[in-house]
Amino acid sequence: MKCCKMFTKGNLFKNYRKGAATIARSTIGKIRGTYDQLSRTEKKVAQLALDNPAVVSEMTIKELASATGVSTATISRFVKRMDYSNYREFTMALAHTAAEMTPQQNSFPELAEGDSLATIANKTFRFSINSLRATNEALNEDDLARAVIKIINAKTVAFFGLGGSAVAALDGYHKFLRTPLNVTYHPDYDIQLMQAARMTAQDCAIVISHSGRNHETLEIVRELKRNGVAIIVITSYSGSELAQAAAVTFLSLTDEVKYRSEGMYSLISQMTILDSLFMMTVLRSSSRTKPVLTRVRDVIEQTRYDS
Amino acid sequence: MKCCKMFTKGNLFKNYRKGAATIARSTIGKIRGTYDQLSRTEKKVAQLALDNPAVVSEMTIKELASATGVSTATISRFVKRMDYSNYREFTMALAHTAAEMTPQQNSFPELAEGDSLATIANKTFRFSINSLRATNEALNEDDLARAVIKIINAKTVAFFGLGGSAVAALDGYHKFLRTPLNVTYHPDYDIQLMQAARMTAQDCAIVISHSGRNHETLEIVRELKRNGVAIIVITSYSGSELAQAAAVTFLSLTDEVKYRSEGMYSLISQMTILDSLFMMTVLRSSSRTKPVLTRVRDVIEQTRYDS
DNA sequence: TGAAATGTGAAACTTCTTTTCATATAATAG
DNA sequence: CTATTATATGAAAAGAAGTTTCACATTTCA
Repeated sequence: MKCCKMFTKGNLFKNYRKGAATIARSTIGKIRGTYDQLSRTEKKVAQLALDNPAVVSEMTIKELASATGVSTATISRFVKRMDYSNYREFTMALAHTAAEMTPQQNSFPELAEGDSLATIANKTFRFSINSLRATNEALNEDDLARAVIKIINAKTVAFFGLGGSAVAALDGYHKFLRTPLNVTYHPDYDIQLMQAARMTAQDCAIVISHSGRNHETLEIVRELKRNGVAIIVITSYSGSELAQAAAVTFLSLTDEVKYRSEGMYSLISQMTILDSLFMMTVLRSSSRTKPVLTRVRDVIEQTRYDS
Repeated sequence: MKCCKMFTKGNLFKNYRKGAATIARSTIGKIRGTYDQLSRTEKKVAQLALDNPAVVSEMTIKELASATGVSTATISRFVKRMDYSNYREFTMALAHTAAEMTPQQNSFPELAEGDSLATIANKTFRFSINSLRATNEALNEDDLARAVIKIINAKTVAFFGLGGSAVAALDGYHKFLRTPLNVTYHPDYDIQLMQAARMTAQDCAIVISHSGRNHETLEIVRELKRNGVAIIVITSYSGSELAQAAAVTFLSLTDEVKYRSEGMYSLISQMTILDSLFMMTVLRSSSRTKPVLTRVRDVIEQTRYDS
């Protein structure tokens, strides 16, 4: 059979495609980002990979299958869903990120009743740091690029966020006020809804919602959708209706969900995503107009947060 | 033949032995060390692996065979001579050392004009994480204890913050709304000032200000002081008048100040300080009233950030 | 130069991975 | 509540990848 030669060629193309799509996104981030869209059995696989990436990276597909109690077929499908072209590529990538993580302390300590105050504070900070790290790993350049383009070209950029996410939305509004862009935000739901109704396909909406299931937020998104507005979503659940409606979705992630509401940690992740978008917007939009490190600096200087 | 099972076992032994014998020797080092003992064809393989470890690590044995012009059999023998139990283990190890050799960006990078979007995002997250770390290190248990006592015993806890710090104040208000405490916050300066005027020595004020030099904020603090209110300050400058006026001061720190305003990074540090205070308040106040892990959990459940 | 040792690739063989297919399960419509 | 459709899953077939055997070529050394 002469399929062997052909096959080599196929592989090369594969790699090429992959290179373009998922730059700088860690395997673990990818898994976390897709976790809630996975089926029950696939979650078992994902869990093991998240818990012991180094070990899993050395397993054959059979070993992983029997370790998780699922079939090899499921695993093969799983890695493809994760956007790897085959199992080997997956373990390879896993080994990579495992190696990078090793030196760090990734453990998520539970807060306990008897903890001293200093311990409580330390754990709180550690949670936050880990959330940021997880969120960072799940970002992918493609999404960032698409988001920045939409933001820069928008006639108006509006922020939407209710409840806990109102804080993030307000922060985003505050940040982007320092750019030349037209930005808007109002904490009141009714006004947010009216604002949504006024927007058009030339505008861009940044919608923040932890759960992605809040009724009011969804109402706003439907209105935006009806008007053809470009929607950028920041949420914690990639499977939510909200995430589905978005042109671009960014995930704020937390390793640990059990003890307390993750919403609190996701808040700072959301804000840091906004911060990234802000920095990218500033650096990109100004570099198109003038040959301008100085100009950029000026803009950033104005950025001075005061109070 | 029933050797398959045995083989798996064989692998385990191999690893064991290998681990003992050749600890911490990089794949590339191994190849170099054996290079001149290799046959002519094997050298071709070795050469390619040395020159492009990263590329070779992603090849299948067939691809490597055709790339070097030798048979797969030879390569299989080659990796065994290198003391790996199979080709897969070899490529894995090669990938590892290739990754290690790649220059790691550990430091505190400046954002630069030419940075890719992914780089900008990574740096932004790194900054944030470093800020949190620095802030955490600067906390001290004494201050935490005094702050928590004041908060728990206060008749009313009011949050004050203007400009960028309004976001943090709002966040704090949001969080503490989930406790049984009496909390208040309003974004408007005049109302904050009036609120300050209404407070007494039985109350506690949490004042957030990045610079600690904002006029309006200082006005509020003077008013609070006049009324004998216990003042907890969260700021970035311990020397400011604001910090001096406080009963307890927490510092939000940033490692890096140069390129852009640190205000943005201090924001998430401030919020995480607030988060710590919140957790401590919840854990402490409830543990005094009931023997209550359950109660705590309930409270925290209510804490669900929604939207 | 010839015998032994070593190196090598083709092909057989084993192991690993992917795909197919039949079945089970959940979701949806009537 | 049932019929229908979509989705998920594992067993097993098919397909690749990797290893070993074996026959032949080359080198080494007497």
